[in-house]
Amino acid sequence: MENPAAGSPRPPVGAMTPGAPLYKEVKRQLTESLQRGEWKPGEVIASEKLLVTRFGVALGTLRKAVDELVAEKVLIRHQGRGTFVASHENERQFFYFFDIARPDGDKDYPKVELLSFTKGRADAVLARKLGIETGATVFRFVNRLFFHGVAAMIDEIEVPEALFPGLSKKRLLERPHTVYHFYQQQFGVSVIRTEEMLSAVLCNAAQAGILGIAEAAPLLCVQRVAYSYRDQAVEVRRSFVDTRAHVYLAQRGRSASDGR
Amino acid sequence: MENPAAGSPRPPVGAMTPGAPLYKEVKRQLTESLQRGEWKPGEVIASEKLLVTRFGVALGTLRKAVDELVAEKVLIRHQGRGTFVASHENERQFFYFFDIARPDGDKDYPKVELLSFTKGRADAVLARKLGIETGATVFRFVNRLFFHGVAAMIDEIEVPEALFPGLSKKRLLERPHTVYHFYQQQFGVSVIRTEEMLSAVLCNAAQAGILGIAEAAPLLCVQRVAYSYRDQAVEVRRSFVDTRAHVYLAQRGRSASDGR
DNA sequence: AAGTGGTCTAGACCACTAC
DNA sequence: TAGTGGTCTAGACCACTTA
Repeated sequence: MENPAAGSPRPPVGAMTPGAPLYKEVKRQLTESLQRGEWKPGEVIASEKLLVTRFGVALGTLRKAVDELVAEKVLIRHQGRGTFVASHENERQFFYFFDIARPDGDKDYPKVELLSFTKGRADAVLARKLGIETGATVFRFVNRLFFHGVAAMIDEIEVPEALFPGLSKKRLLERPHTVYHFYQQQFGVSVIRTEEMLSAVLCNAAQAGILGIAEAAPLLCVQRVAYSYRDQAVEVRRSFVDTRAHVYLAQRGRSASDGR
Repeated sequence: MENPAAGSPRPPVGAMTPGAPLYKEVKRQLTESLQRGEWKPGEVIASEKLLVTRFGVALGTLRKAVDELVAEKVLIRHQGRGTFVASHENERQFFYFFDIARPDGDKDYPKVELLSFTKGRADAVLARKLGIETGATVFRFVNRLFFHGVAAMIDEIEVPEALFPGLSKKRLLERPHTVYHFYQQQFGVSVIRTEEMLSAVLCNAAQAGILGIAEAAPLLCVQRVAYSYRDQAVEVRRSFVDTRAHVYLAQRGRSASDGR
């Protein structure tokens, strides 16, 4: 029975997951092409007409596959121009994964300062989050973020060496844009999704020194795991935010088709 | 030029927004029917075939309108059974707007205790958030939430009297399920979307007493505005969470079509 | 068996962009 | 003018639910 289709019999699309809808298979293959780097971030992918002949499916089926990738912000459609691979280069993409803003909703672009860069081994907890083996090599670096000249946030970031071979303090310092843009351009690692756990903590002595605030002040702690294609964990990050002047923004129940 | 359509000329669908796609107009009318209560929460709406004749559009067009409402979790499709109006009665809907969970991701159902219920007037800030006039009557009530017998959260809730006429402490106490289910069943107010601002604060004396914790302990403060159809603000809520045993969960970049 | 949503097809015209 | 995505149509078969 293979794959349930309708109308005239159609040629196979490639390796199939039996029982899965055709558009899911098309989506899988598109994702694979993105992961392989067939189309690079910021580039146009093949036109819908071309993809229709390549996959041997109807336009509606192809569009349903692309629709989902657009909803996930992996692809971006531009009428008259084409469909593009999402890039962390432009600011809008950046702010999609940056949830700190002023209470009125305006987002400030932070100034970032690298405080430390070390190489170490993953303990059991970190290894589980990153899907690597305990003891595997990881890089760890810490950033201090300023809003309008005021230190207000600390990012403690851990990434596996396997995904970022040759990462160094020098390269990190020389990056022209954001960290996620750096991952994408230098290592082909595209962050497309995050999961976060938030809590309130008290500022410790080290953090008080870095942020220039009193010890035992309240800080918002954001523990993030960032994922790339196919649910691959690529980064673990712990952020501490002084929420006196900025807050964390969250929404629930808005669809991607609405104006975000 | 009215509305750009293709194929054969089609009959009008009703009051149109010139320039808007046909499926958006269909979606608007469906939303209006939901708001009017043509179909009640938990009920089946008319079948797609019926709606196609009612609106005089093709199946694909209707489905695109319904698709968006499904993505917004306003409607829920069940193959072979029909399309249903989302209800706050079942637990899954409840947890969609309840973002507190154990660090391992498991969500506990909290026990809720009403601490106070008062009637007052909206100040300028509250009025702006609720889209009402300053001085308009509002109800204010405070809940204490327990997880496994431990007080861990305070909810301070404010709603306009105009939307909840006759709300009383007695009715609130007698509600069988959640607050949002109560809004929906008793007042026809369906919460479908929230916007939240999170910060870290220090526990004050009153909160310390309510939660049975030390003063100056860190608390997660969640300031929420809840919206119903057509972006109507219906509730303002401020929650204070002791995040020693529970955390706030957030995600970014998952589409509704994926397994959530 | 009848009715529902789920998928797929084939082809049309429209709006926007780039050349 | 050619090429792109955006919308709409009309109709088919499939899978699931209910009776």
